[in-house]
Amino acid sequence: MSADAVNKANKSEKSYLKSVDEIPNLASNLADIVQNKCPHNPNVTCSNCRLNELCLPIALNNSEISQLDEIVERNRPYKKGDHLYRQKDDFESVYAVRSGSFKSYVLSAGGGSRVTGFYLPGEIIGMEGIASKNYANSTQALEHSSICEIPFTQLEKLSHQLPNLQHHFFAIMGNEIAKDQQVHTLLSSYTAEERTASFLLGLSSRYARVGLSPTRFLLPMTRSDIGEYLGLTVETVSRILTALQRKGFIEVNNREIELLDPAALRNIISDSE
Amino acid sequence: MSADAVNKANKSEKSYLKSVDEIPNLASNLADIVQNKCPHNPNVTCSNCRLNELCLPIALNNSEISQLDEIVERNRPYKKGDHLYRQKDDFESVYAVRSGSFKSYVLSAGGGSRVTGFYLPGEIIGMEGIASKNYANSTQALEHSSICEIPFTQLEKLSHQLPNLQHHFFAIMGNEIAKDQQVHTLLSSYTAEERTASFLLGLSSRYARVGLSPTRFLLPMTRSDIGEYLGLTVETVSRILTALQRKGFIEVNNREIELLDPAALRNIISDSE
DNA sequence: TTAGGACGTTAATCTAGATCAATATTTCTA
DNA sequence: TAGAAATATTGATCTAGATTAACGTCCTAA
Repeated sequence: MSADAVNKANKSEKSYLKSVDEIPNLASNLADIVQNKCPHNPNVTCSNCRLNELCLPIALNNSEISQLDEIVERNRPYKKGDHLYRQKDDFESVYAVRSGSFKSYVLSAGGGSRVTGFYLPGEIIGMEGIASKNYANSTQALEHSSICEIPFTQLEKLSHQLPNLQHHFFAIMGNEIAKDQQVHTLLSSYTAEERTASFLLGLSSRYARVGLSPTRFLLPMTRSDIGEYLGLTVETVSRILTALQRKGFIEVNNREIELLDPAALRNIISDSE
Repeated sequence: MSADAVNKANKSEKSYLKSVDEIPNLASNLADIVQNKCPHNPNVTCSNCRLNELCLPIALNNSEISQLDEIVERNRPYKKGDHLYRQKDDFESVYAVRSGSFKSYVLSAGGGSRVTGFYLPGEIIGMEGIASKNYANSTQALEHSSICEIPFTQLEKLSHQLPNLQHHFFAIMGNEIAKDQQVHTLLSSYTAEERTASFLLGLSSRYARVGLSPTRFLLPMTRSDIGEYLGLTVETVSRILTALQRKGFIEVNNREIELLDPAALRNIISDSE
């Protein structure tokens, strides 16, 4: 991927998930702020948020969205490394990613950490705390990011009033369960190459979902994060990415990824099944 | 474990989860049926079910339980190998295990299968289908078992009327998500011995939850099922069980398991962390 | 602008667990 | 109640990916 190509991508209409630092003249770009083009703008509402088609408001009508809006808290942006919450903190809220990205992880006594999930815009964080009333992992921003916080007791009350919201939140949780079971299969039977291919394709479709390119994107996480998520070492992740590049399936340049042959990546997985 | 000991266990008050075949004079044992001692009795209601403290009715008052009772369908018992549903079937219901046990699995094109979960009495099956409207796996009985079927649209309607039920079902789903994340960590970083120890301890506490012995139980699944769940081969599972026995931590006799030293098993896991 | 640390790559070697193979044992079924 | 099929154990060997080690590169803060 040429530097030019990347720059072009950065400047395109669809670059709203890039770090705020990459957006020129942030503070003075009032037109963009008004038009909700600034991803960290705290004045966005669910009604005018460009993620509302795939986040919590999905399937709600306008008046219902307004009611949801009233319970959503839009905190200041999180800097890279800032924690949304830490393991064992009291569970208060679930969070919707507005821009940027987050990772959840658990620490082991030996000092090691294991990543349990990555979260992109429109995705919901924190549901693992609902039952136990404590968060079961720590979650931090991988880059400059912003969040909508949804206090859970209020979400429950509102769900009780709005059957659509109740229905949709059941669906969001059911979807999380289904995805976790897929990951179970991945970890229990896929090879390192299959895991990596599946991971890249998964990111690809999640980026596509928010309107970004499914074939060219920046990895917000380190090789080590990927390894801790996939049950592999950094070295193996690095080697596999190099191997996939050598085969012509992808092009990697540090955090820049281009999927040159997504079908070939899909074959890596389906050939094994 | 001697044959005597096992027989004694079978005859104890707490043996109600054993296969129906082990209960003498089933059909004529009317007193037991009236007193809800027969685990497959289709006339049980949520109100008088001995699992109601840990199944869906938890936190509901009597009148609420009666309303739940009305939507629950108690089908005929399932024989070993019978399917509750198959992958891609239309999602209609979630299921609560009343007695016996089930496994969920997915098939790969190459003919292999991977187990995604085991379900014991009081546990809820099928939530992975809520979002996609299709079941994402196939689920079958591991032994003679019985089920309460809860049609999901009716559960949603009732949850809308009963905030307690809505709250509790959110909690059930949140708990499933939290457990799945623990399994993620297990599969991505535990050794074969750690996985096996963790699996045995998990079963132990789940048996304890329904009032059975936490130290002596029958495995309802094959070694192969365990391997497919833990991401190990049958041979490795067998070898690890033998090794744990040799260390004096457990006693294994085919499907009979006795945890002789649960603390030692816990150490296997925490030593690694 | 540069020094230091975080991050990433590559190569050599080692090992946990897979694979292959043979033999019990248990459980169905006729 | 025998014979077949499914399940479980054990051993020998192999290999994917871990570990160890060394070096390269990017980023940031002084």
